[in-house]
Amino acid sequence: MLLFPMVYAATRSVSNKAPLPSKRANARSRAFDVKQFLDSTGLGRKVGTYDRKATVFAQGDPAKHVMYIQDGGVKLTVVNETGREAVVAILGPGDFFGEACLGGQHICMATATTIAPTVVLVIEKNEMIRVLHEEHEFSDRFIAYMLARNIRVEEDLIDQLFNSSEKRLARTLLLLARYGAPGDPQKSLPKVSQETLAEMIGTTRSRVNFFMNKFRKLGFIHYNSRKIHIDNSLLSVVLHD
Amino acid sequence: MLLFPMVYAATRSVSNKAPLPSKRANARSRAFDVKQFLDSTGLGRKVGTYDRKATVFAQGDPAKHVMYIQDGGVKLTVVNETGREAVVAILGPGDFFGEACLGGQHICMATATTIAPTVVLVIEKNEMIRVLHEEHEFSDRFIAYMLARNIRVEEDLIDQLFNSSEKRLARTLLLLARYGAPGDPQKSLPKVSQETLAEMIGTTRSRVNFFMNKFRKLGFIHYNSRKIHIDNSLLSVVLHD
DNA sequence: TACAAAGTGTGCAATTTTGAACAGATTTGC
DNA sequence: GCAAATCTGTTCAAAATTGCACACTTTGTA
Repeated sequence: MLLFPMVYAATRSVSNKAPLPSKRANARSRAFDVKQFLDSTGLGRKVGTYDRKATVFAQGDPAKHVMYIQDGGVKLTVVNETGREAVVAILGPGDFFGEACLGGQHICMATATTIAPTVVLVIEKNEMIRVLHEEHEFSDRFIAYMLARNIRVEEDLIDQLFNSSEKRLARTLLLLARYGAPGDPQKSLPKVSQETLAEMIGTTRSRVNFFMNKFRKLGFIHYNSRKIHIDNSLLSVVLHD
Repeated sequence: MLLFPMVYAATRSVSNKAPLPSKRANARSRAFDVKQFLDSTGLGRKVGTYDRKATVFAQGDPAKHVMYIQDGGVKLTVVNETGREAVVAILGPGDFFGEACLGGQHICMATATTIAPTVVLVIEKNEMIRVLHEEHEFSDRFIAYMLARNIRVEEDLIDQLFNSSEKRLARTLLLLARYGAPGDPQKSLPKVSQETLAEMIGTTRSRVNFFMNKFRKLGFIHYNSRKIHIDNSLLSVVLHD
């Protein structure tokens, strides 16, 4: 399983569900360079380097740092009492995570696991608060980020409220594939396990397997042990009944 | 139907699902007074007054203003292609809405309907951006708000990913009731129609009716045509299996 | 007061989803 | 290269959920 390699590095980030393309571009394409800013202020002094499948922090850990992804990718998951796992977000370069501690959250509500070799800037909570207060450009940029992030999560919620698991799977595949070679109608994405897809859309692996086979039989997607190929125009039909 | 009157005025806001109590207190209990600030800067010059069930803006409208609820309550809903409706959030005094336009959203993605006579401050998008950039205290406060809001929506999403509709209903009732008289184990809340509850938790009225009756038979809740009474300790058992 | 509109209690068949099992295929790490 | 771990394809019965229908009650209003 080799998830989300540089495909996402190029496009800067990915949510497990519904990022508004306009939003995303908007939040990221400003002249202000976050990485450069963090370096210049010394905020990004501390760098964390992780292998694939490493745990950056775990649900329940004390929450004292905000992370800024420089390279790689991170999956945020939560587990419930029964041990079932759900994927809350999949983040890439340019995304923050752990930012909830800024609002007084003392404990991490999710586990952050890398899905590729990853480099993050580790920003101490109080420093982040101080700089957000002092530096206009940075707080502007952070507000834009939070607005975009909020819209993504709301869209994920709406997706859950409205759609059947078949549609949610189709939507998730399309969103993941969007970040492949643009202009290519035959998008492909690195293999994501059916288990992970199930955790993303909140259903069982049985169900994912069932629909993956259905989509394949209908010719909407193709896959082998290392890639999933998606025919955008065909699969998107599923979303519109 | 007389929804969410001053119960919420006292506690300042409510989400349809999972506000973290700590977060909420944190985001709101700072010395900084948003209303006063908006008044002093002239940002809150424009005031909107609405009856109950009035539409502040509709899905698809151009998005040009950020609203700050001074009094009353607002429900954000979206409809899908088939006309089905979902409640994204229920907001009260101290909450912002329409803030997505700050991130470049040109069109309202939801409909904002009042659920009580409501007064909002109407802030022009560009003024809001300018002041967020210039005024530290205000941007700090807005960031705290966005962080809290984000956590609420994420928790709603997690609730959807994990829980059955029975648990989601129990959770929603408990959250709505939390804002009643504190310390009273017999919380009560103004009648919310089963239809609305169904839209909040993403299920059908049949299902809500089924569980409401079940909870009532078990003595977890009581209700008549104008009030719902909730026995907190009994109903919360549902959440833990 | 009386009618229309909104909300509730029921029932039920059809559909969707879960959850668990098990064998075979593939990948990973020595 | 091999064993262990992970992932896939396939079952299937049980459980949850939908979608609809219809009668009844309450509320708002002319």
